[in-house]
Amino acid sequence: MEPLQSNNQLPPCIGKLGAGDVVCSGTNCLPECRILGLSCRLRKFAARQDIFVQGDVQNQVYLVTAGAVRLYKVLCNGRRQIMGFKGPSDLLCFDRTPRHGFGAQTMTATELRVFPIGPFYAAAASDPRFLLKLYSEAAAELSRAHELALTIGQRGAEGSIAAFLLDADRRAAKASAEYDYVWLPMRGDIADYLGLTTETVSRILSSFKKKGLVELRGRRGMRLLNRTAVLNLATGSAEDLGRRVMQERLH
Amino acid sequence: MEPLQSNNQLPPCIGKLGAGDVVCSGTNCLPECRILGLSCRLRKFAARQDIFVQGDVQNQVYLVTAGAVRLYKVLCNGRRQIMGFKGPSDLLCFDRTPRHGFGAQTMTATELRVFPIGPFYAAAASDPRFLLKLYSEAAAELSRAHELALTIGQRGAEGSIAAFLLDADRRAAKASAEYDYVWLPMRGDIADYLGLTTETVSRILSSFKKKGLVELRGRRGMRLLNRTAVLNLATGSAEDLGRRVMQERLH
DNA sequence: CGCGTCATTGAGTTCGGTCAATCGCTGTGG
DNA sequence: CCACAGCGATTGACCGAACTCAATGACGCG
Repeated sequence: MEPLQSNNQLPPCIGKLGAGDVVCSGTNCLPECRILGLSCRLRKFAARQDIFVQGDVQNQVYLVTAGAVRLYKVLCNGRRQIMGFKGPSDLLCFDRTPRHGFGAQTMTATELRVFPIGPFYAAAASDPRFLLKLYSEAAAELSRAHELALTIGQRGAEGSIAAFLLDADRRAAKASAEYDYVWLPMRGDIADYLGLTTETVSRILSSFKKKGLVELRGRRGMRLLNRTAVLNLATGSAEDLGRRVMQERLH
Repeated sequence: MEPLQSNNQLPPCIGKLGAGDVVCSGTNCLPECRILGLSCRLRKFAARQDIFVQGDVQNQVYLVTAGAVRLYKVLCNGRRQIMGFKGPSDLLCFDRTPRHGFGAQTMTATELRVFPIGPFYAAAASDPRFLLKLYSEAAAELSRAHELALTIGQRGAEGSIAAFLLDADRRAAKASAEYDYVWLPMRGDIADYLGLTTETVSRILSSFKKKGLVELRGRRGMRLLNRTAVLNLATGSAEDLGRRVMQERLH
């Protein structure tokens, strides 16, 4: 979920998706390029643009190659739930429904590869390895959604934000082994992701800073100073603590 | 998600999953049966048994053929988030990870068909139609998880329960066109599904009854009396209201 | 440098949680 | 068949965490 640090350095458009099969890689892809034997179009978006909205006919599949995207649902009363943040090498659409079940907006300047949905799934159906990879990605996404439900439903505000910061840190670490500050979304986006308000997010982030758990740089920068303390506040991350403790609890 | 009404009537073990490919159907399957050219074992569980727990090595795939199952995660502090309720024709495991990310327990007497995971995915890899079906199921599960996150994060307690009742009713209607009362899980399970407490669930259900929105029969029975009023309380269901209103809101 | 947007901080309110007591199914055993 | 035991559901009183409303502060862009 690395945003475009500046507009002139774009990560290569290879991804988790079928690394061996990628025909097109590097930063110089033409608008028309081929991935997995499929032609796709390159689309560039400025920040805060709709890529698609909830209810739109679903006729394309998107691969993020640069930038940052938020997926969200909204309710009639105006409340918004962000389902996740997507970055380079993330695929946007797993739904096999005629219409999008959520919307997607760019958070920063973003580049996408766009596949027509028909050929995309036709290709998947004809290549078990690709389809299995796709399936695994969907399963991973499902796992993240479950983790989100756990966070929103069962952790308090502090715990939610602690878990969120740990996740953001983990992602950043995975993206590049050496990193100093972790990029965070706007407070309001964090809030809508965790089912809180901007004020609560801001307050708790401030309290974490005061306690020396994190360092905040500018509006978007964050660095974990005391990972174990943050981990404790999260009352168990799915990956680190969860497993061990489960065994005791469940008879 | 129809539970075993009584122990002697079992729904047939055909399912959403590759209806045309099911070799074994009906209630008289032997412990060793074949579905999709795969041999599977029949396993029967009493109520309140662990099928598997979070952290267990994942070496089997389960198809529910009768009964009701809850999937859940727990936190170190003991809080539990139920990810979903499963019934006949539901598949339990989409994860492609070495270990289970959540636990599964029976809620009532339950029958499962158990597939060893290796052959299951080997078969999937060799049959694009089956794999695509599997992928669609995973995508549907993802969609449900997103809806859950929306509910927990953005709807109030009343809205959550309203949305839950509508969903339960919809499921029941899908299972059998003529139904009188909808089966509900224990209050505690509803609570842990919606990120609430048993007390809150109980209170709100009582208030719905008082307002004439629902009729409650015994501990498990529910019937919607005023669907539109309940729909309003849910401030928009993803399927019914969502789409239309989205279009206005998003510029 | 100045403005707009986002973030922070404070004060007061509310919704849902906690604690505790009672009620009433449901199923079991006499 | 009825009585009883035990667990789950209900209801009430109180509390506290997070929300709302409001004002101030500070990035960061033009």
